[in-house]
Amino acid sequence: MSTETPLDLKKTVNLPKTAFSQKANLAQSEPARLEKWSRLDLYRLIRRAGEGRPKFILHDGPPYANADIHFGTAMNKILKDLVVRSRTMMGYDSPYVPGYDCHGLPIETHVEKALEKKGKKKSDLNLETFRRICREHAENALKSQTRDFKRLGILGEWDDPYLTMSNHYEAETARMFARFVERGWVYKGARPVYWCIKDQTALAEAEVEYHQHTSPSVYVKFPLQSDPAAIDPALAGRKVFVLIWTTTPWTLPANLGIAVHPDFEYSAFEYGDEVYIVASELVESVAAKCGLDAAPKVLARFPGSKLDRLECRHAWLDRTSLLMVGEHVTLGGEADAETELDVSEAQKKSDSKAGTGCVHTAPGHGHDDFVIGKRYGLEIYCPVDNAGRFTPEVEHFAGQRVFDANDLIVEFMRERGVLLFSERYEHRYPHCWRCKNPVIFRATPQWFIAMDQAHRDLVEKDEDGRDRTNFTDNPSETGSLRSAALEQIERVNWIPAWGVDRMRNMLKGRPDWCVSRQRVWGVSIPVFYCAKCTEAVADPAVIHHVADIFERESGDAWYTHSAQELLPEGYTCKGCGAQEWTKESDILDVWFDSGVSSIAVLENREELRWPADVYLEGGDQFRGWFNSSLMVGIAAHDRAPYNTVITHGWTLDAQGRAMHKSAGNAVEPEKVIKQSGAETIRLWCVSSNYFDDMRGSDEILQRVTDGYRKLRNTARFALGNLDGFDPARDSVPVEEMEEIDRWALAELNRVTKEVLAAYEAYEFHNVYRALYNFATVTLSARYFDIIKDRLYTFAPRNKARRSAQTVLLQIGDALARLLGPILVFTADEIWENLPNRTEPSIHLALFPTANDERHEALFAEWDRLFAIRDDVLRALEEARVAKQIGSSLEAKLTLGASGDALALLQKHQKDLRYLFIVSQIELGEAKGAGVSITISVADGKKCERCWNYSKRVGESDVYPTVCERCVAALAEIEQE
RNA sequence: CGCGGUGUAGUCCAACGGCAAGACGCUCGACUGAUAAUCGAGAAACGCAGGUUCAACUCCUGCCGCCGCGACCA
Repeated sequence: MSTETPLDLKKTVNLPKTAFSQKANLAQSEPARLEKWSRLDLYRLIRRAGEGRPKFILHDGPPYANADIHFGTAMNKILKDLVVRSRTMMGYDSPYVPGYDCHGLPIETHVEKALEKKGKKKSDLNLETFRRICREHAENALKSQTRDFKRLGILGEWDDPYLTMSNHYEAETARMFARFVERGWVYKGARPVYWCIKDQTALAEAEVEYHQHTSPSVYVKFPLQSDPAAIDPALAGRKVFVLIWTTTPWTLPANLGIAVHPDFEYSAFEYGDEVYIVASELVESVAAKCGLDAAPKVLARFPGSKLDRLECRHAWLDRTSLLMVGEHVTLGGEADAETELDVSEAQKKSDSKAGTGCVHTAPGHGHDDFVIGKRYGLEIYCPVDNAGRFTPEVEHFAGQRVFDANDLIVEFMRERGVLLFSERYEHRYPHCWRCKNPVIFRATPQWFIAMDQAHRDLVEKDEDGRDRTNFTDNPSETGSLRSAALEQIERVNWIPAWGVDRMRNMLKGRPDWCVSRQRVWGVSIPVFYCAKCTEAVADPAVIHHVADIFERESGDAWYTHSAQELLPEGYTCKGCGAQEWTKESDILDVWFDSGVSSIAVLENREELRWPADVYLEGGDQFRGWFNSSLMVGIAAHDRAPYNTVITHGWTLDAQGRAMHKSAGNAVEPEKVIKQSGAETIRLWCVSSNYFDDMRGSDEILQRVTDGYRKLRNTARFALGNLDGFDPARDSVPVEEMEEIDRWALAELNRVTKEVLAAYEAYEFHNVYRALYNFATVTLSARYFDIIKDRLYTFAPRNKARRSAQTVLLQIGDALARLLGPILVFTADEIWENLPNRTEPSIHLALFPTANDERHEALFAEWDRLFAIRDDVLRALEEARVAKQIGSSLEAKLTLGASGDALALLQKHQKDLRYLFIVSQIELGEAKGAGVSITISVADGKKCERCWNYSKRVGESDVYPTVCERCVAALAEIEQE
């Protein structure tokens, strides 16, 4: 049917049209979409859709329920969300139960500070009340975090997360402690902690502040008891002394050993009729300091390892001091924890080297001392009481306060002739944050989980903080926690692969796990002491009885009930038959809490299962949660609780520095969300490789926003050109498509394959790179640009146009699905604007499938064509610079080629004008290897409708301003 | 100081031992039918020093920088 009146030309051009706006307006649209998902109950719908599918369990490491989330927390949760969502779209049933770590010191500290602001003190409250306030604080914090996580688009069981402070969890924590007891891995021993002698309390590192402090610095002689000839024949028969240095003379009565570095070289040098051993590097500085010979005569040189397990006598006590080798020894000075700071300071002061390379070791008074002492089976000896006074057994100094004793000991040593030199030494020293007095390191009774052996006695006898346990240094001992852990980690898939090395290294070197804390806000150690004979009862049956009470009343029961009420009725002491009991006052390390999660959560929820497929946390968790979870998994089931462990890096600022609120370089998630939406943070997470540290700043996020816009516009172009396309009616079979459309589909297949593989390997940055590259290069710069003419100017129902649309639909569909886990909001929006959607949300859909066709010939041909196109574009640019043309449609292209190139161009001759986006092509044979390109001004006039140039513009009477192609198109349109 | 990681244009990052890719940004330009878009052209990089090799961004050693862990922080 032909109409009399000509059509309005502009209206016959099929310009893109879609409800998918160019401007995302994410800050507003995201909350609206979250609201919609909430109404749909999307998480529940996904669970229902996943019924019967194979399960994939990512187990959430609980963030600490204290402050608001920061950028790193956001990244951690988003990465987990990416795993869960991608596995869901791969066809797994992948439920996500988030958790919160609710106990611990930071909350106690926070609550204490809040109380102080109100003029109250912790001691004004009873412990139940204090715990109640802690609980409330955790509840508030986790509510606020939950709100933030949901806002980030994290999908999960937010209505019912797991809390380490829930009744059930606290009960399970107690039960797991019983499990460790059952396996014979729990014992009570001693361990040095920071101790304030004024407040008579243990202090956390967080409660310690460093101030300048003046201590006596002393060099002391320890006579060698072993035969010096064993070190070097030159020393045979000599009076040999090992020289130590310390700034805490009061710890000398507790000296049980001397540590040297196995690889350092030590020297024995002569002074009078005596011989002194110090590190070779320090011989001169020690000699100078102590006023010995300026050029001491060295009798022997030997590695520290030569001294291993030789014995000295204590400087004045009738006791052995064992020589040990340890990597912690430095040439800067003593390595007591109290003086660790001195070491770095002393090393900087090159003019005044302190120390001898032989480290005075008192296992009851220093961290490194404790560790090495344990390794060598030394007693954790601490003859100092709560008030900081020497116990009666300390000869000469019993009852003295340790700081007063310093000078007395120095004088005493001087009189005895064992002191070589002393001076006043100013250094940074830990002080109590409350009373501002200097603190000491002091061994106190603690509960441990043994790494290396099963203890015959459930609870090791312990008097006055002494550890009587044998410590074996044999990790291969079967049945030990350490050996089982070392074996299990080899079966775990670590991503990146170096994780296993790090874990192995950590496990090999770690001391027994100290699980007791002298704190309030946590799960009590469910142990009772007989009031008569002080027998400790750590009985699994009793603990289970207590756990059942926790299950009903929460762990608060430990504080609200008496020991008798918590024990089974009529429980009597096996030792003395008494029935009066006291309760242990320590709580469990919060790492024990969170380590229990795989048991408390995975085994207790219908939809989950043990072990987990994946744990995904930052690298700080090797010593933390990965470790504690492993310990618990082995205690419970002799197996790691995870099959795969993925580690992510740290969030840094643009300069690669750690983000700190105080440094002012922290990027706040809330602010970013407000400005450019959660989608920006999500996209940032995949914009670089999370296995390494990730950098974030306003500028970097701006780049990410630009990337987002590019993706959005690409999707928008596809959607806009699908206006009026009915897939059922208009789709064109692949065989009947234009060749470039088939090429685009092959490219889509290729990128789909790549993206699916990247998701499979958790390499989300490769997902992003592949999709981004596809969107910008393959689609935006090439395919879309080329098919515009066909889409816009051909009759709407023209088969060639429908061919392109068929491809665009597949592209839009695949983009939405493949971006689904990342751009959760935008992908859903794309999905809504596609004509073929089946599910109500993209998040109920699955990933597209890729076929195995290689399309090698097709790719080879089009790669060649696009290479020629690059040359053509360069030539067109030159013509543009020469003011010959503006738009490329103003050009006529003359191509000359020979051989294969000519054949290729001839084969696609019909398509070349579209491929190069010019109005006319002249193709001829030319000599030479490459393709010769000549640009000239196109012939004829510009067609008003399609903007191509043609000599035939004006041929039509009805449409005098239009070219022959448009005349045909208009005829087609008129027929419709 | 130990253990582990990491270092490529201004930025984010890629490359079986074989011409150092892509993107953002920048400079210049085109278009005004993806338009607070789109398209094109251009300038711009392997932390340092050795070693292995015909050949090293890649492998090895050392140094330097940065990050994490080494805490009753979590």
